[in-house]
Amino acid sequence: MKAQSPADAAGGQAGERPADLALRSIVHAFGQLERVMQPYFARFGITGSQWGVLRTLQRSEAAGEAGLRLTDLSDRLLIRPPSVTGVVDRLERLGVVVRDSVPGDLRAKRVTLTRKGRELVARVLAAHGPQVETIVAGLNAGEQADLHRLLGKLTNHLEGLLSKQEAK
Amino acid sequence: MKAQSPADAAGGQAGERPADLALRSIVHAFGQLERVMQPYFARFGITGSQWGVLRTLQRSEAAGEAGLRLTDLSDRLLIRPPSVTGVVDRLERLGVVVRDSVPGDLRAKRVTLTRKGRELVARVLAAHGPQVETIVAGLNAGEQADLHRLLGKLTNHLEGLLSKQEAK
DNA sequence: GAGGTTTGTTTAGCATCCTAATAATATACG
DNA sequence: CGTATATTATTAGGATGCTAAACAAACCTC
Repeated sequence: MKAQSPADAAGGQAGERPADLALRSIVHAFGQLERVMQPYFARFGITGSQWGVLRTLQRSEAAGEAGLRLTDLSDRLLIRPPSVTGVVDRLERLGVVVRDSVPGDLRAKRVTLTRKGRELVARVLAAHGPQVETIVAGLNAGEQADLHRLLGKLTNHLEGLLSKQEAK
Repeated sequence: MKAQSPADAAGGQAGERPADLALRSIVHAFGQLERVMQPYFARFGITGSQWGVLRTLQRSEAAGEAGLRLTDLSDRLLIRPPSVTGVVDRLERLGVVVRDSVPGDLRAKRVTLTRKGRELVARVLAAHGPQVETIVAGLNAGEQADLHRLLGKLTNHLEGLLSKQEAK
């Protein structure tokens, strides 16, 4: 064994199998997506993660809910509570959200948009539709739907794997 | 659903258009993918990013190249040089790579796998094929190929957008 | 109702990524 | 040749995400 025989056999060409290609294309696409979106959000003085919180709060408000607890945001954004704490901290510092108390539960805190926050959300939303269309313009409507279907199927499968992991 | 007029018109349903769905499914899929992969890499004492460097070095080595400069890694991994510095720092601390000098260029440093690093790569590669297959098992081979094709098309489009951004 | 468990949030500490700025070397051009 | 520019790597500082652990409050069980 003087050369890279085991490595080569196992991995030298592994990157070319359909499974590897599919996986890498997800990682790659996501990376590029982030790079395109980041300057877009920066125009509004926020980050993509912050927009996730703002959009979620706005939708909740539109649905008539009185703010969301940190835990609710964690569930909807699929990020852990400590991460939510950090993002909300920065949004609060920006003055676009506030934490108030939840009547009947002294542990919980409810996050709501401020007037300034609502104005920001409106400003972003006004630009959002065209921006999203620009981003996915590389695919026609049918391809967009196909992509959504395939990724949905994959995500369902991954969620199954995750449940098993947690169960262990 | 009669009230919330501005919010509803601008954003309430925006998440349901094919373009939005496609975009969100990428973000969602990537997030789940990370969650599944992270414990897998943790078994080997590394992170996904660190594996990216190790795999790239191993491929380079298999191609007969004498190590890669930090800049080469930056190009291949699509991350900025300062990020490469950090990942390589930690890999060096783990003893799986080393930085040596590049003959003829005192600025550059070449990163190569150590013996320990090569052993680690071999160990990961041995488990890698089955793991990748498990992950994408939610899709059949044709779907995997479709996904790769669609994401490739999207990524090409995004790269076009990025060039324009940089050109500004 | 007391004690144990669960839930909601935060803190601490780590890894990743970024941009901007620094330092050092290489290259190119006048 | 000598200065101006470009390249290579790093540092500094910020944002995001994670896990583990701490804490308080709520719930549940006996």
